[in-house]
Amino acid sequence: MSYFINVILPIPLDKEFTYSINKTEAAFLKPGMRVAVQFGKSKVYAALVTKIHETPPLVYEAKEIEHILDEFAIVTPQQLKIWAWISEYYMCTKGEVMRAALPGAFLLESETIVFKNEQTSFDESLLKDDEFLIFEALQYQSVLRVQEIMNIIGKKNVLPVIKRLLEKEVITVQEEIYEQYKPKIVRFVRLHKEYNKEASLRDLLDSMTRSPKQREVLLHLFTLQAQANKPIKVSELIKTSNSSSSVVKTLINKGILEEYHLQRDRVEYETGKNGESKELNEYQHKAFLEIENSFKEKDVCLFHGVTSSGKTEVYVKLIEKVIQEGKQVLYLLPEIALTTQLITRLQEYFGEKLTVYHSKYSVNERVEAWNNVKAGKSKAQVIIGARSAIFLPFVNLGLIVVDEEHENTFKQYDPAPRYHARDTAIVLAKMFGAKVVLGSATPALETYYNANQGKYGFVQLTRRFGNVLMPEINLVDVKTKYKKKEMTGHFSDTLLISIREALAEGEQVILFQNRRGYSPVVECNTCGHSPQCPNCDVSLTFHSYRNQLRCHYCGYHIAMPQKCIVCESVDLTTKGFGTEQIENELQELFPDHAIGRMDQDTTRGKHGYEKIINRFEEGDIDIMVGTQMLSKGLDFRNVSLVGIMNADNLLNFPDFRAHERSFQLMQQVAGRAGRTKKRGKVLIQTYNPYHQILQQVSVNDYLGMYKDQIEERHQYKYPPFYKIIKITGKHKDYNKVNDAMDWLGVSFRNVFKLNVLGPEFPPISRIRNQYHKNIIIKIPQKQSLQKTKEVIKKINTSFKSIKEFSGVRIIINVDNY
DNA sequence: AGCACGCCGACT
DNA sequence: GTCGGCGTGCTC
Repeated sequence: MSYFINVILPIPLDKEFTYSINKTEAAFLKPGMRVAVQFGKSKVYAALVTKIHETPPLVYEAKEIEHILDEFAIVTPQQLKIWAWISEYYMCTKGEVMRAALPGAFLLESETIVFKNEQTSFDESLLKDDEFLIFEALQYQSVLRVQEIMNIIGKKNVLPVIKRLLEKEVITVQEEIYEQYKPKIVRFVRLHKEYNKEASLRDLLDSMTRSPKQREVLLHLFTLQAQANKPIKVSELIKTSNSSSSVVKTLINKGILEEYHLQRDRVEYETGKNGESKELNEYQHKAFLEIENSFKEKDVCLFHGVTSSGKTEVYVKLIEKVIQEGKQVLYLLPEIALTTQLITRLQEYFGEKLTVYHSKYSVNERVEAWNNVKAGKSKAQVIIGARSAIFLPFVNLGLIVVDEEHENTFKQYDPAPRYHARDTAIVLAKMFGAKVVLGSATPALETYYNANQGKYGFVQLTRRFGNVLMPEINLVDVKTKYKKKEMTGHFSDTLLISIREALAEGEQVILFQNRRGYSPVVECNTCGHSPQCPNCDVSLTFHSYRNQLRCHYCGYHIAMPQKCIVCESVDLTTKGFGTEQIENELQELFPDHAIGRMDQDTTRGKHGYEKIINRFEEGDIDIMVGTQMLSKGLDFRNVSLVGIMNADNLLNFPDFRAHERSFQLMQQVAGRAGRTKKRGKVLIQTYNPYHQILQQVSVNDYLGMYKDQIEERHQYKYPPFYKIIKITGKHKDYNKVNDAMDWLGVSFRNVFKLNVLGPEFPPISRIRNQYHKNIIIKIPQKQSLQKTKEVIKKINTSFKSIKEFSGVRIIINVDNY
């Protein structure tokens, strides 16, 4: 009898592969375990077993597996189910889901390593230059990696050279698979058993008069032991006794100390204090009860609470209740809000029950979190994480909280799977019979609509915590301000006066500008030329700090030219403005105050973000200028004024969600103002103060915005009334994408008729030298989603067989919002 | 996705 | 004449 397994490989291929195994392996393997398999000629991958069976493949001979990587399944059956759902719903392969789902350390990949061939001798003079370089390097280093070879010969394509050397028998190669995860082993010491008796200990200490260092270390060991009855780390002992590792080593060698090792978790919290959760105020308490109540009938509940209303405390109460039942809780947040105060706050509440799962953590930390969740350990009962946390191996999930539910960062854009974490979370919860709270001050239209339709429960919290009033929001018409010459740089007199007032009161100010750099366009006053990115279809943004022109799409940058590249005129101006320019202007206007800037350029580096936030919190910065980043989950006590420098570039974004997004963003930014006693103030500068959205923002009219927008969505056939699938073609040849997408457009229109939009070039049609063109397919509610996807797949398959269009990459994005 | 195989331009 | 460009097709 022969045995086989089906596996998922972490590559974008839309099928499972079959490998052969022996009887013992068949008895041992379970779905969810990993095996190392050779795939293609040389690559070795970690593949995930989905099925063990005895059906030999018909048309090919299955390869044998290399070896088994796990003792137990690392992936649960529920996970395999959610993977299947994601790959089907978001139209991607299971391999792509696997790649996104597993922590990097589980996805080992082989690497070619090169050795010197000791067996043969040869004539060195037969080697060519780059071959000799490698040969020479091998005289000093026993092994070389492909990356190192690239560095040595300064070429990217090193495979031919390696091949030639292999033929000449100069080298041998080997595929090395490396298990990335290494459990953290900590060395501990204790006194050897022999000296446990007081008499022998005294003898020992007496005998040590001639080695004072060792004696001192020993005494320190006793002190540490006396302080707390816990294992003593070698490192700790060395540090506290101010000694060296050699002294400790001697003691161990002499048999006086005994060393032992323990496996330790990397992520540990110092204190296990289970802080008492705060008492809810009457409104919070009411909301809490209402959510509980809605869970009796509905699985999902929208929790609409205005900014600063204390939603977090309500979540905490809900979570406490679920963990008391011994169930797990997942708390999802937009990536950026994760590095902030919220985690500290939750740590105070949940102490050692809380695990943070975050891309900033190392691969090893993530594997540990994974294992803890899977083992249902108490330290992983509450998991807080960004969207990828939905992939953790939950065993008994009871509740998912999706905070800032409207945030678009819950949707993954670039590599497939292009999933929406909020929507996936709802499916995940259903599998466990768990409940979901969607929380937001400005819910996504879809969510609000679902709540309105009775699909979700709906609970509101309209009062800010401590009864602080909602900030007063005023619009400033910069068009008339310019006419009346009441502008200083990009500041209206109204805004300047308010800033001065706030500063005089010792309060802080936040200024929001949704664009980084100094100015997005540089233009020659003589010939009108403005420098463009050579790889993308955009103007280069001027960054004055580095005196550079940069492309925000591909990272291309050049030094700021002194004169126009075309006509050599020195008369260059800048158009538009970004955070950097605002910062500069502020510095001139308020030379006595500290100005801070928070955008991608200033928050780079590991703790860049935390650093700047801490400085602001501690009052080292009086005025903070920043982009979107400012709007997410930050709680600054002393901010009384928020200024939005230019509302128009938000509103004029060419997207059906632009208005909804602008409203959400402005409301969120406005919510940063006046979070304590005093009523906050918000000023919005705009050219168009009569814009409906701005009017609605200014009076906190979410419902009005909702009604208008939902009407528009209905009229123009957009979500939530129609589902949307976006199909993007990409290629470096403009005509090729154009023709290819036209062909697809015609094919789709044959089936879906008027519900096909495009093909259309996006506003930025070329990025990184790739031209893009989009088709949008709208799917009415009565049309089967599954069938629609099947048709799209079928058309895509016939498309792929047209060699004229080969090389055009097609990206399918379901719910592309 | 990788990676090998295979067919055409710019250098020894 | 070779080296190396990337188009094409396959991977259990």
